[in-house]
Amino acid sequence: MSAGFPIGRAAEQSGVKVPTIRYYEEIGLLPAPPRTGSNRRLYGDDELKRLAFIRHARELGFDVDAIRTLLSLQDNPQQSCAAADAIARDRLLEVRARISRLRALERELERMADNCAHGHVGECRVIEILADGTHEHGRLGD
Amino acid sequence: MSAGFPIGRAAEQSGVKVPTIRYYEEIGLLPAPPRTGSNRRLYGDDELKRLAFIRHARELGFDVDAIRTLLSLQDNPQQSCAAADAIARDRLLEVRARISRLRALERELERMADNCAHGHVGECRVIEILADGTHEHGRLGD
DNA sequence: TTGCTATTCTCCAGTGACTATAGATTAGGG
DNA sequence: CCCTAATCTATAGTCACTGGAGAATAGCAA
Repeated sequence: MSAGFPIGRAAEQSGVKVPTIRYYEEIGLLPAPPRTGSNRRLYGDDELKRLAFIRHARELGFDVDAIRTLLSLQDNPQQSCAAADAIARDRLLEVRARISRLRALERELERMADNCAHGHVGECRVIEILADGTHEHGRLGD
Repeated sequence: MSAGFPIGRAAEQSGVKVPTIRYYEEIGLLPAPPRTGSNRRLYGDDELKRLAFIRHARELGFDVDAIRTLLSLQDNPQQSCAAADAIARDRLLEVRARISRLRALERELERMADNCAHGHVGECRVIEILADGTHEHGRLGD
């Protein structure tokens, strides 16, 4: 039954820095929390999870707009199936594309570390790995 | 035996916009190409691959510094095994962390699309999926 | 050759997502 | 009560682009 905690603790718990939390509130990613009598923000566990989610999603390279749509799935569970489905499917395609790129890069980095273990660096082919010509110029994320 | 192509064609081939190519040159991610008599940049296939690589890596959320170290593997194949190995291993850890996060998100999005197919949205748990408390506060990428 | 549009050039200002600083106020411990 | 740490608002700076202004050049058609 805690009455909530201040922004500093929210920051250290969520891994999102204090000014960034205020920034997220400003741009509407995080709802404005209640304040104390002396005007200080009071956070609870829900905003903590939301913050950590935003942090991870940003680290994965999603831009704020993508995160907004992801959070809208969470926030409006009553919205039309069609809308939620469209959002989920789009993000799913994007996520899968990212995974396959990362796995290709993973294999190449493994190969290099492996070669190193045997005493020689060999040519690095990271460029060839990711520089394949598959142009889907429709943006995939940011 | 083409004498190279101008920046516009390099842009459309690589998927990197013209001003962004000039920017990459400015910050030293892309070597300054030769110029024509009238001072226009002339690119070849190698720069093209490098550009596409940079584009993909940025889309995957690597920052310019990370890309710089990745490219350094490519650029100095003669460098010490220890150095190359360290870079490759670090990036590998990072890449794997990203992959596992993305796979968790993939599963949740699949579940949602799946639920939708059966007529109900259900609660969205994207937040719980990524908002786990595993704090490795050492930055992983950017 | 002349005319015309497209492309390139450099430089500089603007955007998105933070990140840091300044100055004032408040909280909480000794 | 005092003092340091945390918080507040507001503003400015950073990173990685992105777009615009204005001038020069390319390339093609008449």
